Amino acid sequence: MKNLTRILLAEDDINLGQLLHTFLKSKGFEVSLAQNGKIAFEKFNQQEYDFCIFDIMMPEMDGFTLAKEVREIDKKVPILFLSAKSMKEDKLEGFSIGADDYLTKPFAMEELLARITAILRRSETESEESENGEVQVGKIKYEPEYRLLHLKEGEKKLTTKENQLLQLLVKNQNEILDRNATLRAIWGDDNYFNGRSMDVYIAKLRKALKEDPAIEIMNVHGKGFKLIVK
Amino acid sequence: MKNLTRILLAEDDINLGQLLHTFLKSKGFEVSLAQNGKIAFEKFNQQEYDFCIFDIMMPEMDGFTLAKEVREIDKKVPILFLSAKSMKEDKLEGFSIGADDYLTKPFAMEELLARITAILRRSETESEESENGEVQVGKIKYEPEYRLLHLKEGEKKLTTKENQLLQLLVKNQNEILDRNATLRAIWGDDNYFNGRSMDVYIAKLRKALKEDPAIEIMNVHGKGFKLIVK
DNA sequence: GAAGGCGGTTAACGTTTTTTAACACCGAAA
DNA sequence: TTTCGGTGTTAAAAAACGTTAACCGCCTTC
Repeated sequence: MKNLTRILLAEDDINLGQLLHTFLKSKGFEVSLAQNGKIAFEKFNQQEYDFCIFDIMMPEMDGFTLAKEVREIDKKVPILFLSAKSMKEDKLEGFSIGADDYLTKPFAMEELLARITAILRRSETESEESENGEVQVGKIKYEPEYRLLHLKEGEKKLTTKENQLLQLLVKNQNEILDRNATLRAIWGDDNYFNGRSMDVYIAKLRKALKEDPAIEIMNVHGKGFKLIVK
Repeated sequence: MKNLTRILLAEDDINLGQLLHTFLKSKGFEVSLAQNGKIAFEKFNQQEYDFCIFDIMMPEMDGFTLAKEVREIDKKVPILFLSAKSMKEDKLEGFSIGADDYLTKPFAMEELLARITAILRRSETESEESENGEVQVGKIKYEPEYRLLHLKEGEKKLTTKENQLLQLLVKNQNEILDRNATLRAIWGDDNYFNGRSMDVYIAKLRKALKEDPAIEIMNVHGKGFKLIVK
């Protein structure tokens, strides 16, 4: 059992960012610090996180937009917002996006910690917890962590992009994975060429998974792809 | 035998949405969570659901409007409303639309579960079947899940649109499938061109189903289409 | 520092799915 | 009974997707 909680912290203020970073690290969390929303979103798509802390006002991409993008590809990960002023409208917008909590600067470190642990405790007991590390896709064992597919003929190592795409497909099994949202999540931009690139990866994944005929990556014309296991 | 009950949950409050999602999943249901009525309606038209839970107050499209749209194309699927306050008028409106039950926030998880199972038990004995996953249309076996038609000459894979349309026709067997409601459900807009497009698909489905002469897709002038099996 | 491997993108070509056009016909209403 | 919107059907056009291979930049290795 892996007991490390990974936090993605998006904060443009260097001082506060460093402070939070060291504080949370001292409390046993693994923390990634991003200077703005754009970098944070890239980091988010690089690996799994158990918790997100987003400042609202940031250059490049603000916290709300960031949260929206994150929510498009992960409906579960807890998000806590940090705001400079206590704006009621902001608060509402935050929660409608799917924020789990909200803190107004300045705040006490201990209060932040209390809220994080409260939310984590709740979401852990809620979901019985993912048992992340390996997933079963039909007859094939898949370890997203190690980008590894266990096939009959041996292990197959996936590339970064193959892995990101398969992870999203698996996470949304039996549901349509929206084409444009996926492109923004993995490629950062949903233009035509990235779309074609994604199609190439779909083809690669189909080939990699063809060992089990019960697995199908189905296209839903104009919408996206859907991983189904019969 | 697949015994999975699929629930469509439309709830804009992420906290409550997640809570319900995980709770219901832990009780053995498959749950799709939609952030608002519009997304929920799209999901509803993407696949079969056995049960609907709609929050009333939502952005984009409220629960009542959603229920009305759903009822236009599916008169049977159970709908349960969630409401923030106990408004008597709402209650009435809800039931007039065809709600099966009604819960006022806050409510206990167990109560929700009890009501769901009660309604499902009732509607199952009513309709004798469901046994979802495959449907018999005349002599032809149809698997909406996999967009598959089992014909004498082999399997025929339906396209996304063919499948959506056939699903609606089957769901409303021997009833008139309203032209404009269908267009809104599948195409999102009931303009002239989409109407012509739909006519093309009707022609395709007629051709696909002509193997069994007992099956007929009949036009009801100015109203819509009706699938009849003699 | 040339050669090769690797991950990823772009190009090219083929196929499928969907929309639009075109023309014929039908049916309800004036 | 004429008229006009609604429908039936097929074909052509357009858009989306499937797949393979060439290509490109980067890193490693010798």
